[in-house]
Amino acid sequence: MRRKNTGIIAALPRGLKSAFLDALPPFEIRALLKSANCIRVSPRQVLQQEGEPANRLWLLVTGRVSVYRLRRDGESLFLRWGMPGDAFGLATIVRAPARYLVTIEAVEEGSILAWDLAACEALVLRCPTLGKAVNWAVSKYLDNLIDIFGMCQLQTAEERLARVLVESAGQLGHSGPEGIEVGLKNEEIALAAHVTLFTATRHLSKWKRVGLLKKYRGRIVLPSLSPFQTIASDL
Amino acid sequence: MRRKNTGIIAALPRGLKSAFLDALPPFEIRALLKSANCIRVSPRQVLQQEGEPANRLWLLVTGRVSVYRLRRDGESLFLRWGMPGDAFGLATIVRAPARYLVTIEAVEEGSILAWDLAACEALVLRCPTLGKAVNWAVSKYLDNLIDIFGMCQLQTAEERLARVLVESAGQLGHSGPEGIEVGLKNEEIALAAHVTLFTATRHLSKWKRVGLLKKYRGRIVLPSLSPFQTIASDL
DNA sequence: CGGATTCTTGACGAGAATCAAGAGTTGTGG
DNA sequence: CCACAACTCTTGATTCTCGTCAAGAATCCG
Repeated sequence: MRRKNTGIIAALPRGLKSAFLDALPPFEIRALLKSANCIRVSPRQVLQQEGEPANRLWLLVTGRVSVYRLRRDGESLFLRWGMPGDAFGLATIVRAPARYLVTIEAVEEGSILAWDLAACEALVLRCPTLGKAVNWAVSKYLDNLIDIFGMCQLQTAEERLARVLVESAGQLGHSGPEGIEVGLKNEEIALAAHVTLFTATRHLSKWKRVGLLKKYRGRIVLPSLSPFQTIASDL
Repeated sequence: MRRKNTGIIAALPRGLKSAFLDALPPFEIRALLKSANCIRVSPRQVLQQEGEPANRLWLLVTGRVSVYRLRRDGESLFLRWGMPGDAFGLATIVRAPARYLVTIEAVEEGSILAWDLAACEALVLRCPTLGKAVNWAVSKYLDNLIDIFGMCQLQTAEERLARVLVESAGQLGHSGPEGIEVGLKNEEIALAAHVTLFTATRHLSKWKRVGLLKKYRGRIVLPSLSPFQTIASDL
């Protein structure tokens, strides 16, 4: 975990869209960036661990992270992917002296902007909007989780898979010659849909046979999303 | 929905334990109580509806409420019970101009203390701790939900039922001659465990046969919690 | 006593997890 | 450039949990 403190602005990719930052006025964004540490992260690196004291707020700039919770028996509960622009470690601000609620681990090579406890306290005083932005992020997280919970309780494996495809396409898909390309392995899709690798493969194969998608190793191409939106039907 | 504005203190039962209020200093509690409206609620009454503008914060004083989310297809996703002392409508404060995230409906006759939007704004200014208390409540809610999600994904129906019994005993159970009495119907237990009425009945019957519990109409008596804690095993 | 509510049990089936075995890719080093 | 290892994907057979449906018993209440 190497730190760089120079060229923060350069570290912020042009196209970075962050609902979190967008909630803040320009001068607060500048204040944030000024006191941020830019840190590179590598795959499998744990960025925060549930139960540990929450002492840093951070923003994913590039790469992808996996948010999950562990249980005593060693099983893990996948919650969601974190994409560039997403903010984490919100407990650091929201609940004063707190502990992280979830574990987050990098999936790909990437980089984050981080603020330690002292920086957070200073920022909260100087940026009146920051608290609101954090609250917003937390409640969106909550809203989202209720949704996923509903999906798992009330929809079939097939519907969940279709929905995961649609969402993944929106979040990490980019246009290619044959359609929207999504760089996910079957295993990752299965994880997000809360299905075993096998049921995921089965449905994906079926859709491939019918021509709804094309598959390559670690990559899926969707000519059109609408059939999957139809399958996922209800929210 | 009849309002009474007198005798607020009298309306607050002696034994009311509220993690929400306990997070506040005495003078802020007084300020809260002073501007509160006490409202009686009846079974099946909807206290807030998801999607509607969040314009009141409220505290359950007596009775029990059911928190759930509806889906387009009409199905509903039970989230949890609300017990006396629990605070709701937190979106009113946390996300400024917001909409309720969940629907809440009274299960029993009961009463609530409510604050409208104007009162909330005034209180936030006068009570510095209030914001923190609300944030705490929200994140506890989130923590809780992750937990329930995990329970539904990683535990069997039997384990979930056992866990629901243990938790219900703690929340709404009271000691009786034969053990802890829990005033829940099979249907409600099934709801909380995210199981059909039939599987719930089956396991409860089994436990009755083995002598782990006694059943009456709408009421269950648990001589001891430990066997159920064992069955629920992991968190 | 009737009627409504709540609980019980059984038979059946659908959905998805599990397990086993192998095929297809990709990358590496000799 | 080939051979090998590691990873990823595929398919089938099997099992099991739990939901669904039907029918009826027990309990409570006016």
